[in-house]
Amino acid sequence: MAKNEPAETDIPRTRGSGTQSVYTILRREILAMTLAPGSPLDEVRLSERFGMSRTPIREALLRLSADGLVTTLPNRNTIVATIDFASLPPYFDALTLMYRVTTRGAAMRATPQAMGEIRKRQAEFAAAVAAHDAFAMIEANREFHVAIAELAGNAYYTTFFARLLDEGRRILRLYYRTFDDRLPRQYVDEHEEMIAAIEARDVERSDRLAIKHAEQIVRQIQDYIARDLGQPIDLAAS
Amino acid sequence: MAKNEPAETDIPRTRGSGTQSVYTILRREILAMTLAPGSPLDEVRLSERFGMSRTPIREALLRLSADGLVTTLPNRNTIVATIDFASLPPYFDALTLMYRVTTRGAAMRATPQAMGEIRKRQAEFAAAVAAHDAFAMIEANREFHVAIAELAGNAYYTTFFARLLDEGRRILRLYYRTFDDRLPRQYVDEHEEMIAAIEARDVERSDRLAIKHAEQIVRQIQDYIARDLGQPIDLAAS
DNA sequence: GGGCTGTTTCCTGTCGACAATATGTGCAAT
DNA sequence: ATTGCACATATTGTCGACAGGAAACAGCCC
Repeated sequence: MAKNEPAETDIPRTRGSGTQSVYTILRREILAMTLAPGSPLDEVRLSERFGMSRTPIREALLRLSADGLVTTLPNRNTIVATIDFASLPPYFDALTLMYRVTTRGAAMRATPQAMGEIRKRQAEFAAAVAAHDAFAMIEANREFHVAIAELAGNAYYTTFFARLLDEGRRILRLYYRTFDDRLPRQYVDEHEEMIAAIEARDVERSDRLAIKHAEQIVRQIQDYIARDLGQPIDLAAS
Repeated sequence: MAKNEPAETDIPRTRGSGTQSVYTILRREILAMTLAPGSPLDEVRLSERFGMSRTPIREALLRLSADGLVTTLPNRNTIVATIDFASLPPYFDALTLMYRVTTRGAAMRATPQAMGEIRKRQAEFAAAVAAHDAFAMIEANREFHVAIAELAGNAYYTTFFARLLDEGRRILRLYYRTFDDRLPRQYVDEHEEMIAAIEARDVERSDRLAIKHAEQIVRQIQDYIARDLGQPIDLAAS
C-alpha cells in the first residue's frame, strides 16, 4: 500500500462526527462480513485509514465492544467478534421470543398510519428479493421487523430485538451465499400475512404467524449448518 | 473543597484498571442513587477526583452511556440518565416477560448443584430482609434472579435481564425508602416457592409463580407511585 | 425595560507523545 | 531437538495540551 494514502475522507469533518462515522462504517463492514470474524483491528492502522487520531478510533471500538461486535483483548489488539455456533440455539430461542412479543404488541396497537412505515419496509424487502440482492434483502428484513417492534411501542423490546437482528445479519450473510430464491419468496408471503394479521388487530393470529416465521428461519439456518458440517472431511489431507 | 485532594486512590493503579475502576464506582453510585438522576458529570472534576487523566474517565463514561446509565449531550456535559416514569409500563412488561422466560428456562435445566448458587443468593436476600437493609436487599434480589437466569443457560436473556434489573434498582431505590417490611417477607416466601418449583422441574408452575411474583412487584411500585402522585398539591403556594 | 448581539468562559473533542505490557525471535543449555 | 531465558518489537493505555462549540454574560439599540 502506498504511503500518504489520502485517507477515507479529505473534507475536514465537523467536530464530534469522527467517532460517529468510524463507528457507523466499521459496524456496517462487520455486519456485512466485509471484515471477517476474528480479523484484528489495529488502532494505528485504522487511524491512518480514516485520517484521524487514535482517540476517536478508540471510542468507536469501545462502542462496538459494548454492542458485542468486537472483542477487546487487554493490552493486545481488538478483533472482530467471532460467531459462536454453540450459542445458536439460545440465539434462536431469543429471536423467536422477540418475534412473537413484538408482533403481538404491534397487533394490539395497530393504527392505519403506523402501517405505512411497515408496508414501505415490506416493499423494499420484496424489491430486494426480486432483484436477488442478498445484502439489501437482509437489511430490509431487519428494518421491517424493527418497524413492527416500534409499533409495539416498547423501547426495551425494540433495542434488544434490533441487537438480535443485527447479530443475525452476520449469520444470514453466511447463509444467503447459497440461498435458493424459493424461500425468500415464501418470506415475502409470510410478511404479508403478518401485516394483515397486525392490521386486523388479531393478536393470536399474529402470534402464530410470528412463531411460524421464526421456525421457518431457524430451520433454514439449521439446514444450512447441517449441510455445511456434513461436508465429507478429507482425512488424508492431514 | 481543598485543593490537592489526595484523590480516591493513592496507590499507582495497574495499567488498564483505570477505566474499569471508574466505571465500577460510578455505576454503583448511579444505581444506588448516590448520584441523583440528572446530575452533571464533569470530566475534569472526575479526573481530579480519581486522580487520573481525562482519557480513562471518558472511556468509563462511554461504557456507562452504552449501558444507558448516563446521557451524553454533544459538546456539552454528560448527565446521569433520568428516570422516565412514562416508560414504566413498557418496563414492567419487559421485566415480567424476562422473569417468566428465565424461570421457565431454569426449571427445564435444573440440576442439584446449580441450585446451590441460587439458594446462596436467596439466603443473602433473606438475611438482608431480616436486617432491614434496603440496599443489600435490592442487591441480593438482583443476584438471585440473575442466578436463575444463568441456570436457564441463555446468555442473551441473562444479559438483557441483568440490564433490566439494574435499571429497576434505581426505581426500587425510590420505592424502598418507604417500604413496610410485610411485603419483603412475602418476597422471601415467593422466592422459596420458585426454588421449589424449579428444583421439581415443574415448568408450568415456575411460570405461574414468576407471573405472580412480577405482578406483586409491579403492583407494589404502581401503588407507591400513585400514593406519591396523589399527594395534595398546595395550589396557594404558587 | 426588553430584546438582540458580541464577547467571554467553560467544557468537550481531538491530537501527538510517552510508558507499559504481551508477543515473537534468537541464542544457549540440557 | 526441545526448553528456558533475554532481547527486540509492536500495540495498547495513559497523559498533557490545544482548538472548537455552546451556554452565560455584558453591552447596545429600540
